[in-house]
Amino acid sequence: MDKGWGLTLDTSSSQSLPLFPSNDNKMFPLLGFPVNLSRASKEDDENRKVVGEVDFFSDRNKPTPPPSHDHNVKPNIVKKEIDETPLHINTGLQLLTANTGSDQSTVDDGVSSDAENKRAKTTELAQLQVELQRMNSENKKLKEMLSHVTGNYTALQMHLVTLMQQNQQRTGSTENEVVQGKVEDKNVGVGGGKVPRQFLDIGPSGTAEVDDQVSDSSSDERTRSSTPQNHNIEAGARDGARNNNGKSQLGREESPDSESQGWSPNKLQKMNPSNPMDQSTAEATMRKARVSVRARSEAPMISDGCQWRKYGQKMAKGNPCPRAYYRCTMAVGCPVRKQVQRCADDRTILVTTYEGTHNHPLPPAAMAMASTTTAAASMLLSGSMSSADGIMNPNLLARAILPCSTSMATLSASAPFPTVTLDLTHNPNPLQFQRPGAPFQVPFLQAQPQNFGSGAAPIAQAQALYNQSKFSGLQLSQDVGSSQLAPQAPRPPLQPSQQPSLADTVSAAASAITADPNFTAVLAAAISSIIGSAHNSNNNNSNNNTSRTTISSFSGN
DNA sequence: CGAATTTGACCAGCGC
DNA sequence: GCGCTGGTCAAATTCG
Repeated sequence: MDKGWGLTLDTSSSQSLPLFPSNDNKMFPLLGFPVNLSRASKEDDENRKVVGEVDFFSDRNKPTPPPSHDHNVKPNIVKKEIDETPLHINTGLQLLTANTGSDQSTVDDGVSSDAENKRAKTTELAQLQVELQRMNSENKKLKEMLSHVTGNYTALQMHLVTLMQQNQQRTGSTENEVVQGKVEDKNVGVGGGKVPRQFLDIGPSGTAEVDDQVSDSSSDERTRSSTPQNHNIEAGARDGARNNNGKSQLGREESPDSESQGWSPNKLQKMNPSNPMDQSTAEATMRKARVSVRARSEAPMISDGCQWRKYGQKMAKGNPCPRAYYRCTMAVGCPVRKQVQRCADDRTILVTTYEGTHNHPLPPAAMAMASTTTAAASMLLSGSMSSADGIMNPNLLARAILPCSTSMATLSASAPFPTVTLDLTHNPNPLQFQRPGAPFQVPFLQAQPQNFGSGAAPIAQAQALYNQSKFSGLQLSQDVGSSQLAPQAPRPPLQPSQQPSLADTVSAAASAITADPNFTAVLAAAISSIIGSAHNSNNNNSNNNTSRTTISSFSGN
């Protein structure tokens, strides 16, 4: 077990706003805000008792998960809770005025005191009512904002589906036949257990699945269908093979086809011919995608919510610090592995490289990182897909998010294997409240898919958001050679003509954020919650669906 | 005492 | 073919 990690994805602490509170095992990486909403002072606690805490996320307020597009659920909940506060207030006042006889020295004084108390109560009540009205209006605004954001999100999702279908029409028809044939063969060979896929499916479509590569015994042969059905069937076949294997640990015996073993970039290169636009090549590349997270931490490993078992340590070339190898032990046969190594240049920086897809449900805390890495990997994979159209305007997604992340993501599709690096070592986000017990919180990947071909333009737009509201954008590059975009790359101004309504929403949210950090955090979490709920309800694969939306418009160069 | 970690050995791919 | 390197295994060791 890994203990004493300095880096934490704190999503469960009582001191922090639950990131994924409304629906267990659901996540909202689109707008995941690792923020601390706690009210530290006693005074705040007292205020909460009197006015009533505006709890956006309490489970007790949500007897049923909100449907995908029902963005009115949470605002109603908020209003309801606020409406209840007068009762609470009256009760408290009555208790305060229940003077005992011993407290009243004379009859006259008692009458006078009662009158004063009544006046005081009236005044206080009036103030509270004003406060309630203000909060109601505020909630109304919030509801409008949420509706706006949700609507835009839905529109984006529709656009995404359209793009996926178009892409499928271009590349998927013949592959479907091939894949189906292979699936049938596998089912015959290994027992054909079709297990519903629970784990993270990365990518906007089947073509963008990041990997089952580590344990997948036949991944190198596979070609992918763009249809989710085939995707799941294929996964079921693989799971069946996995389940039928007697070994409890991932081993070479478990994957007869050693070509498919993870952490084998050389193999990838081997099957990666010179033509980068070849579909099968691109898919093979996808399966080898890795996500590297750079973060500052004194601890030996970041806390990502998963359970890891160390299975090896090696001295890597060019780095005096040893590289540790871990595999996920949350489920038997989980193919996810990670490497942890300190940066040679700055040993306070911990580089964690993930590969693989969890084949088991994840706790919310683990989902945070899993989603982040998954989204990042999907971005990379989408970028490696052959797509020249770039139909979806990347600005849409770039603006569809709220300022929340300072992470820099660098994609590298170059050899030996595609890697996306999330650099979390930059300036901390004000929304991420650093706490003594949690020296580090991984900001969820907020970066949105961008058009590789557009060069620095997406970054510029993201940077514009950053300038407005502390959003740090995504660094993307296809990295052919040394073409990675530096974080200091020039950033042309934002083009406000694209998706103005969404930009207005973001602007409004930014204004609110500027006004009140706590409110900001609540709002952000609320929006992310709704988006996540909507998204999850649209996709049964709850673990990765957010990634799909986040990534899928990412068009290749 | 069981589980987790450590660490040397082993294996495969690649470059020379 | 040999050496280097990355990745993994598994026996030995440590830990709770």
